[in-house]
Amino acid sequence: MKHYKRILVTAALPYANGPVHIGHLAGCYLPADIYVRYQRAQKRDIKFVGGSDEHGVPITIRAMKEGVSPQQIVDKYHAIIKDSFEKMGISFDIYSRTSNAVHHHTSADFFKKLYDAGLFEEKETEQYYDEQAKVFLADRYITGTCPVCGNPNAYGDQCEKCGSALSPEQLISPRSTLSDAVPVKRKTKHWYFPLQNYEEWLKQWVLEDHKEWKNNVYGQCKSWLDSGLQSRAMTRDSSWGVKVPLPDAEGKVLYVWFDAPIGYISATKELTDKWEDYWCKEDTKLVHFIGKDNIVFHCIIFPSMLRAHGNFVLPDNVPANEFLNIEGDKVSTSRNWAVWVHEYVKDFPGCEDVLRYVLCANAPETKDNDFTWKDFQDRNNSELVAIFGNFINRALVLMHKLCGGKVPVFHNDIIDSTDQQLIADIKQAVEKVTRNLEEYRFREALFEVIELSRKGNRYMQEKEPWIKAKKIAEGGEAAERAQKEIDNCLHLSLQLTANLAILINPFLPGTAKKILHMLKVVEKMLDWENAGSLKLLSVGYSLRAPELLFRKIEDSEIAAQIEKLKANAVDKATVAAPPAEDKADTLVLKPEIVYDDFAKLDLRVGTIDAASKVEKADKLLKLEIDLGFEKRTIVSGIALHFKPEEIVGKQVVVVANLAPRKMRGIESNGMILMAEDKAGKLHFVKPEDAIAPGAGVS
RNA sequence: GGCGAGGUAGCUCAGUUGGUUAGAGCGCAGGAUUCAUAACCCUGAGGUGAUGGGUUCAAUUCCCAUCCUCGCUACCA
Repeated sequence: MKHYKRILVTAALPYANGPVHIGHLAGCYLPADIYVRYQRAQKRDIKFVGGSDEHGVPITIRAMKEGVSPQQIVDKYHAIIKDSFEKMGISFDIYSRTSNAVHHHTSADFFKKLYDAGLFEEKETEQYYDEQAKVFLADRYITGTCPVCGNPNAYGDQCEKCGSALSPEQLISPRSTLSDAVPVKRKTKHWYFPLQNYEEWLKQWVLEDHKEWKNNVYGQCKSWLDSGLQSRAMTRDSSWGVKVPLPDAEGKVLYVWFDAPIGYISATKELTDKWEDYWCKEDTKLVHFIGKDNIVFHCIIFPSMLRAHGNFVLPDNVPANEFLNIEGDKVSTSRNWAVWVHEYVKDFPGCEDVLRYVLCANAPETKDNDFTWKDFQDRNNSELVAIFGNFINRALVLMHKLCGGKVPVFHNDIIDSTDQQLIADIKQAVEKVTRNLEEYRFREALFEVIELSRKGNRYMQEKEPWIKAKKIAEGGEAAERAQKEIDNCLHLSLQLTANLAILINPFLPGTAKKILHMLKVVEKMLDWENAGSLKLLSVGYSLRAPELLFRKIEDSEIAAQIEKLKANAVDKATVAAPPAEDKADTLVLKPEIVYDDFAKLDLRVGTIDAASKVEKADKLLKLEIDLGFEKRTIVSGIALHFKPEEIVGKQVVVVANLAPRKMRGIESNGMILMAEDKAGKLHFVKPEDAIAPGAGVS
C-alpha cells in the first residue's frame, strides 16, 4: 500500500443547465463528502474541489429557447446548484465554475501544451452548417422528425422521446434550431486526440495496476480497452466555451469533455497557491467521485490527457456509483421524474441529515438501487428515530433523572461482563467503520454506526437502570449498590453517545453537532483519534437537557411527496406517442431545386428476390433486388418494420445510381424508397400494378 | 449484434478467494418491558440463491447455454 502525504478529492462537475437531484447526491457528492469529512477528522491534508460545468451545446440551446445568453443560464443554475450543496452540507473547499477566467487560461494552456508537443491530429471533416446564422451546427443544434418514433423535435444525436441514438442525416426534414434553415454540409477542421496511442499504457495502468477498483468501474474500462480506442475530436465549432488557443481557430472552442475535467485543476488553483502540491507530486492521492455515466472520461480519456501532458498525478481510485431510481422508474429530467434537492430542502427543513442518511444507507454502490418515499420514511422512523436517536435520548434523560444531570463516576470495582462487552463492541465498531470508510464502502460503514447504537439499546435493556432506581428508595446497602450500577450504566452510555457523535459525523454532520451541544463539548472532540476512547466526557461534568435529534415523518408527508412526484411528471405515454398534429412540422419543404437536380436521380422499379437479416445488426436487412438488367444487393435499415419472409416478391422503387456504401461489411448498391405514416411505420413506395423490373421512374 | 454490470427472503439490499444450519434492516407473528418520539429488547415464521446443464468429495460461489433488467456501443444512404 502506497503511502500518501496528501489527498485530493474531486466530485463530478454538475452540468449547469438544470438543478441537481438526489440521484446526483447519492451518486457522487454525498460519498465524496463523507470521505472528505472522515479524512479531515483524521487530520489528513485533504482538499475537496468541485464546480459547475458550464460549457457545451445543451446550455446554448437552452439559452436560445429561453431567449437569454448562455451566461445567464449558467449563472442561474450555478447559484441553485451551489446553494443545494451548501444546504445539504456538501463541504467543498471550493465550488468553482468553468466559465471563469482561471479555468479558461488553465484549459487553454493545457491544450496548447499538448498541441506544441505535437500530440493532436488535425482532421478536416464535413459538418452541418447553418448558412443563415453562419455557424456550424453540432448534432444537438439540428432537430427534425425522429425516423423511429415520429417525434418532430428529435435532436441530431438522439431522440429524447424514444431514446434512439441518431445522427443528423437520419432526421426527416432536418432544420437548424438557430434559424430554422435547412443545414448544409461544409468542411471544417478539428483537433483530435489519438487515444489509441495510449491504449497499451492504459491497459497496464488500469487492468494490471488497478485491479482493486470497483467491479463496475473495472469492467467498463476493460470493455472499452478490449474494443480498441480511437481518436476523439477535442474541439468544436461554437462560440460558447474555451477558445482554442491557436491562430487559425476562429469560432472554435474546446470540447466540453476536454475542458471539464481540467476544471478540477482550475478549481484547485483558485483554492490555493500550493495547488501544484496536490496535482504534481507523486505522493498525492487523487480520488475522483463520479456517477457511472462518467467512467470512460475519468478512467480513460482524462488520464490519457494527464499522461500526455506529463506533469500531473493520476487518480488512485475512481469509486463510481451506479444510478439511483425513483419509485421504481429511472430518473428522467425530461420527464421531470426526479426528486430535486432544492425542493427537498424546502419541503423538509432541518431534515438534511435524514436525506443524507437514506441516500447513504441505500446508495447504489454495487448496482442501480431504488429510492422510494416509503423507504425514506421507514429508515427515518425505525433507524434514525427509534434506534440511534432513541438511544441517545434515553441515555441523557436517564442521566438527568438518576444522576443529577452530571456525568456519573465509573466504579471499576463492579464492572461486569456486560460492560466489558460493550466496551469491546465500541472499539470493534470503530475499527469496522474506519476500514469501510477507507475502502469506499460507505453504506456498510454507516450500518456499523447504527449497529453500535443498537448495541447501546441492548446494553441499556440488560442493565435496566430504571428498575434499579426503585431500590434506592429502600435505603441502606442495597441502595448504595443500585446507585453504583446506575452510575456505571449511564457513564458508559454517555461515553458511547460521545463516540457515536464522532462516528456519525462524516455521514450526518448536523446531527453530530447537535450531540456536541447536548454534551457541552467542543468540536475538537470529533477528531477521529478520539474514536474508541472511554474518557471523552469528564466525571462530574454537567450536561444540557436532551433535545430530540430526529422527528418522526408522518404518512401524510410521504403521501404528499408521492403525489407531487406523479403530478409533476410528464406522462410516459405522452412521451412515447407524440400527438399526430405535430407531424405537420414535416410539411416544411426542403429548398427548391431545379429539374436538373431531379434528373440526376436514376429511379428504377425492382423486385425483391430475397431478404435476410444482417448478422449482428438490429435494424438492417440484406435485400437481393432484381432490376431486370441486373441483380443487386441493397442493405436497408428496415428490419424493425418488416420480417424478411413477408417482403420477398414485393416491388419497390430503387435509387439505382447511388454510390455504393459498405454496411456491416456488406456493400449496398442503391437505396429503397420508403414512405412513413403518422405512427412512424414504414411503407414501400411501389407501382400500383406489378410491372417489369428495371422500368424507369420519372 | 458486441461488451460491461446485475438477477439472493413479502420489500430494500449485503455476502460468499467453493466447504458444516445462506445474512441484515424493514414488514409480519408471538413474547417481555415502561427510562425513551406507542419507542426499545427477546423469540419465531419466510429463500428450489433467474432457469437448464457441466466440473468437483462439495457450488449460491467456477465453467457453458438460455431468459430478464440496467448501462455503453454498432448498423438506417
